[in-house]
Amino acid sequence: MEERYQPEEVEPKWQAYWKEKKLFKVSEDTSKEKYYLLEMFPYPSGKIHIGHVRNYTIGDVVVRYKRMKGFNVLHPMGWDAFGMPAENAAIDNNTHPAAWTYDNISAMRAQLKRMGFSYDWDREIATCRPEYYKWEQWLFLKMLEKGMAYRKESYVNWCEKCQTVLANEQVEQDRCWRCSRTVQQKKLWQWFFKITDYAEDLLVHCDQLPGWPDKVTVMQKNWIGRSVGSQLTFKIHDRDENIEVFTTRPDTVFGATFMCLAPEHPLVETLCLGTSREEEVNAFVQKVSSQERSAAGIEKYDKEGVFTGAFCINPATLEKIPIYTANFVLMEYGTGAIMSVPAGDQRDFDFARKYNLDIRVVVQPENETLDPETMTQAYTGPGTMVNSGEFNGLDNTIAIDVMTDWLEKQGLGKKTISYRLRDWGISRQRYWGAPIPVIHCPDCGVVPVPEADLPIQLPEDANLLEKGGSPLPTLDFFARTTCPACGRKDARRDTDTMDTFVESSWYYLRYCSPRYDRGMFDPEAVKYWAPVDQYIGGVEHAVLHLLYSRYFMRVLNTLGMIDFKEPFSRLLTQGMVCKETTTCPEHGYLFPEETRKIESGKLVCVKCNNDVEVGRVIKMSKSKKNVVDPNELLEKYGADVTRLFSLFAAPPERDLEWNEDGVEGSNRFVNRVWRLVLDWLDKIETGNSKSDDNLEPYTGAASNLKSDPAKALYIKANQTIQKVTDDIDKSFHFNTAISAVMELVNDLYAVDTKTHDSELQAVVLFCLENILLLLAPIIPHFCEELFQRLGKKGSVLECPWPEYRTDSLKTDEVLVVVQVNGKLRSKFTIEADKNEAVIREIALSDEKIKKYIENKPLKKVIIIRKKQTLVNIVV
RNA sequence: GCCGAAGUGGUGGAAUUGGUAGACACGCUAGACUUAGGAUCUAGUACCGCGAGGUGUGGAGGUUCAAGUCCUCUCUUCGGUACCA
Repeated sequence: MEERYQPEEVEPKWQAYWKEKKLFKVSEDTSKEKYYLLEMFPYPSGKIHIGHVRNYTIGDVVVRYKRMKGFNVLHPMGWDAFGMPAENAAIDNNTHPAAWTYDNISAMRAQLKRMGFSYDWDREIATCRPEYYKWEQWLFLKMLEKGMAYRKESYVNWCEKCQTVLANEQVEQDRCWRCSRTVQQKKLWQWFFKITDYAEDLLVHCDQLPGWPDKVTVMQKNWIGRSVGSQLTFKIHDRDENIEVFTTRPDTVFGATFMCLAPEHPLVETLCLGTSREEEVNAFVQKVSSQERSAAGIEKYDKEGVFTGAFCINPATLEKIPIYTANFVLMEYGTGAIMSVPAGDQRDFDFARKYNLDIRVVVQPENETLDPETMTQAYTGPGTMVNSGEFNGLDNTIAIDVMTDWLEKQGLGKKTISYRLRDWGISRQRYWGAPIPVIHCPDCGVVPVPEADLPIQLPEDANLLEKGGSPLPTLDFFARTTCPACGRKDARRDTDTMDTFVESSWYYLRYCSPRYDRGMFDPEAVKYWAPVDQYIGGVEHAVLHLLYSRYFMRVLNTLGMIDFKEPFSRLLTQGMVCKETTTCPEHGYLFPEETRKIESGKLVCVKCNNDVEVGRVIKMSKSKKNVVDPNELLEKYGADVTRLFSLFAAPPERDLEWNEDGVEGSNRFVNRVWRLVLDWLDKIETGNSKSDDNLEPYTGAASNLKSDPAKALYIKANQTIQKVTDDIDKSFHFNTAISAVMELVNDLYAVDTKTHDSELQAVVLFCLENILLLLAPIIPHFCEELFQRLGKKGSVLECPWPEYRTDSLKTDEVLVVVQVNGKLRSKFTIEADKNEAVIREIALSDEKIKKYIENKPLKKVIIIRKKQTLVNIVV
């Protein structure tokens, strides 16, 4: 008998067995309840890291558990294979993005297989394959036809390093989400998806996603950013034109003493055209356009503006007020124009003070009197209307509606809802992506590629440009084409590719019928499997992938292709796996171990001896150079111990600072179970496989591990089954599930293996079998092996999940905890059926308790008999 | 600034509805078995105190027979977001 668990022999053996028996291959089966579990598919960056291991282990445990519970479980895996790192790597290593990507996929697939994850590999997809993106192009054309996709020229986020446009969701704190470079605004013609059409629907349904963490729905709600207000019309003085403003405070309209336009506002140029102000205004607009509109930039630049020379009419006071253009007004939000109420808005107040503009108080707070001359800041709170004509005296919160109605009657206002969410810009000036299937014809304009011509294949014989830009516009054989509408020979293809988030917005539907060639997916397969019952991934996609996916399902729903709107019924956002990283100003992110050198008490970079920033604990990421490769763990301990350890470290939603100190403990536990089972296997008179039947007499029996180990163990086993089932099913708290099994194992170690008590042997066997069943989802190879050695036929994964007996969860003896004035003073055990009077009597006559209550009047005795039995004596 | 989450031993973390704080591990200490062990087993391990006992869940109050858990205020850390009118 081997002393230790040998993963290098056992794990490949069972992986081969699962493969041979096709245990993870699934198909639609209406006789069974379906369960679709999905982890966010990886980008094939080269190697899996510990974060992937944690993510996929969580999913795999649930999948294996659900299978044992009798569900027909879909658990696919694939590759989010388009994207920039492939291009960068190709330039660096003088290879092709496709070659690099497919090599990485092979390497990562092998690693995932080695982890023993239960994927149906027959459903594997890679988004860079034409069979996949053909349908994405098809959908693009459908959306174009329905007006859901459109092209416009606008200011967009441009990353100079990545040489491409980015969606708003892909800009983090004004930096590129990939390379962290500060983005610029650039005016370009771009394709957009009209996600704003669904702003309200996406928002409303945030509250109807009970299976999602609040954190994520709150982030989505904030991102969508609905604000209710009014759109008011200000007539321009001496012109037959109007300016529309959006405000959430129509009650303050009497206080609007000037107007501010965004520098990009079309009226800015025309208002001052040919006037003496023209030069100054243009200079200002020029200046602002070169300012960074970043958080840092905003700190740097004061609020400033220039007078356009024009005036407009305040619709409430009918006064002429000056029109300014100011750097703090955003063209993209609302209408790009604001009515400035300095008394009620801090920015307007600062601006008014700076340029000596009128301040008029229109909302007076209850306990003070604001004076425009002396006030030092704007007042934004509630109050009573003043200086507002017929509305004086009204509560301002009431005035909001009243005044909106009043303006509306004059045709000068209407209630509006503004959203922060903007349309999704999907054009990317990159090579490694799905080509946008349209043709630009000098005569016909934008012409969609005919469906029969799909897919528009990305040409593989392309050399990437040194500076990182896309080679597609330079490839004549690709870019030059014939207009499908008029036949003109010098039409050009659109040489932009789609944002890679487009691929990931619908891949989970493709898994339902991955080889289907008559559409994006087989409607029948999707009807059976979708939506995803449980989705697992990082919270970093809260307003990226998770929002885009919800949008895409609404598009498909509108197109009549699916009958649901929400892609993921339940969502688990697993915590990030973090690791310290050190930053050297010269050498960038450095892996801590290599860089740590302490010289005269200071941390210095090994390469340059410069002081380095003390390590920050941040998410593992290849670009931050703080990833831990799981291969070392796999080599030393095998897949099962690695799986066990990653689950035992913390509950899944919690962030985790990676630390391998505990892995020995997991290894120890696995080997403890190994020895336990094999030791007993030698001793127990086998043939006793119907152990369950022999255990009937134990139900509800009194028990104590020392006096009656058989009964005590039987109850403990039932409690363990209940605990593990609840932990996996209800909360995904695998760490406590594992600790429950550890407790049972510890109890079993207290039983003398030399016993000849056949009842006890039967209970031990019952415990051992159940331990293997309970651990099977977590450490599957290990459990298969021991299950087989116990003489069982077939796979442990095909066994039903153990059930516990509700009548065998409680012992007949209970522990009574005695408190005096709320402080624990004594404990004793008693038969569970004793009544309260008896318990009270024993508690009060307890020697230790007597000491505390002597000579003091007894006020109250409280007896609680719930999970615990507790007596609290109040004196 | 606004929104959200989290603060528990030396460490990771336990603790349905308020009811024995620290399960289960890591680490550490001692012992056993070993030629040896980084194998295994046994015992101990929140803090202060020789002890009886006292103190303890970021801090300060409060409700309660009883608070890690509920309420008020506050501090810290992390995440999201931000001239959003």
